[in-house]
Amino acid sequence: MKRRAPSDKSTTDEECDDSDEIAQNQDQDDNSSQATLSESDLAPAEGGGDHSGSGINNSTIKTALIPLNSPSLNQLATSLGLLITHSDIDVNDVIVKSECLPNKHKQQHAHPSVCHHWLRDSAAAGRILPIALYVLDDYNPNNSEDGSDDLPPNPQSKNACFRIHPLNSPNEHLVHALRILKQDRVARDERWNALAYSRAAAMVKSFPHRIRSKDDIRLQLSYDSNDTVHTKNIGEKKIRAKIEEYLNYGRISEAETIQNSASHKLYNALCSIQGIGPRRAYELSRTGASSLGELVERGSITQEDVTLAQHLELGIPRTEVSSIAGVVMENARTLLPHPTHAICGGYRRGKSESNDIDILITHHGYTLQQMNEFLANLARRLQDMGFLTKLMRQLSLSDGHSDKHDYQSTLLGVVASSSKYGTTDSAQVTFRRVDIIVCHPHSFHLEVLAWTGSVMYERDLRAFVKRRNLKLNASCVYDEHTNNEVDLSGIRSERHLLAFLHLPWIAPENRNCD
DNA sequence: CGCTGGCAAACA
DNA sequence: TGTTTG
DNA sequence: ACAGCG
Repeated sequence: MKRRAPSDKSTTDEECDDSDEIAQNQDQDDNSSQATLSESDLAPAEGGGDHSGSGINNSTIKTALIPLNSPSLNQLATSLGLLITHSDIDVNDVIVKSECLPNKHKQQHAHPSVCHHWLRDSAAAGRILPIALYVLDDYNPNNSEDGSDDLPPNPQSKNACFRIHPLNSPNEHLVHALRILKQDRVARDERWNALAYSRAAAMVKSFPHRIRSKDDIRLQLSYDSNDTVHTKNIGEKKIRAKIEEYLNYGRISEAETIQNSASHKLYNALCSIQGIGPRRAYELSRTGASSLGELVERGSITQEDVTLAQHLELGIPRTEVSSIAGVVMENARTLLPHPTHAICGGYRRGKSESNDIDILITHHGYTLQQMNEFLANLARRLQDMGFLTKLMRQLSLSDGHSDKHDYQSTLLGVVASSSKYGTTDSAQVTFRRVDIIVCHPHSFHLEVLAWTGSVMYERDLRAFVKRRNLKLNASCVYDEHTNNEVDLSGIRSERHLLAFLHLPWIAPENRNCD
């Protein structure tokens, strides 16, 4: 999820393999098939049981999986005072499917297994909890029973979250020109004009065919009662005039002028530096300086910042995104057994090159404090091994006194990516932006939705749910007036969540609105 | 014509 | 508080 | 020098 992309060259399409998008329990240890749970394993999640203070370690949970048909499942349940009936387990809700497991464990897990946290939490609650809550890897966007509730997309909607925005538009030049104009309005601090150009660009991007004439636009238009043409987000006066200029002359002169101006180039370069946004970039770009180097000499910016920016501007190939995520998860698993994770951001939207790497991690049965501690330990571990070279900002740890589910902690950092860590490029080290987010399992699908983007998709998503008096952030949905949190524990997938919010299912690869 | 336009949280 | 960030 | 809606 990247906000700022002044020279946003759209990347070429590539087959989107989502097999590694959601991964769970990928490296089972050899004990995992034995359903042997100690007393402490089954202590309620809250309070940390008898391993209080020691934080998270490997012995906290020895066994993650219990085969569904094993006698030990019922034995365990009975010993906990629980009686599992047939209706308690929906086969479709089963936790680990055999294809998710590494080969060496295929045999042992030939039949579906359940996550023992389900039993433990049920014991704590004194009743069998819905097992769907413990299923996180249970969705496949393209073939899901959850799809039965899908609403159809609406190409004419003014909201981007109702439309299809593929990675590559047949009108890429026009979209690019509109984005130049948007950039310019941002630079001039004309916020609402800039927003209008963003929306117009997104609208054009949702057109499935190349626009050659006004009639081509007509095909996408909504018709009012008089059957007069009107495309949402493209007003009758200003922006339409620009598009008509483009149709007539193949360019928008204002955009050309802006793009060729030296100050705009400097402005863009400044914007790509961490900590410099539109405001400072605008101020610095009109101090008379003509290059970044000059500004470094004056001491306005540091060479270090400029060099880092040059690294971060380079796109990250998909293979490198997944191998960097692999390094992070490999280390995560030494601190937290069997985490569930998803790689979000541009990677999930199918971009062949990402700006950064967004990794979302969740886990059943861990408290807020434990997950915060896990993230802090992970940061330290990655720093110690020299992989994580910089923290962009302090770990934002949610406060430990809230008993709500709306916790989320984020780590924004920079890693040194090299061949050692699976980079395609040899010897050379490249710095890459990485975001690691830990969240509560109840809000996992919501977090996936929020961290997948694009920015415009999120914006319109929130605008839409607001009309139904709901507020939505990355970790919870709540009523705007009563502030009551909406219970998301029954949400099985991102797709299910969108249906729940009365929104159409738009595949991640079609959320490339900006 | 007048109002809205996504949003929270961390820096400086 | 305004700016920057995801 | 934006656009939609009430």
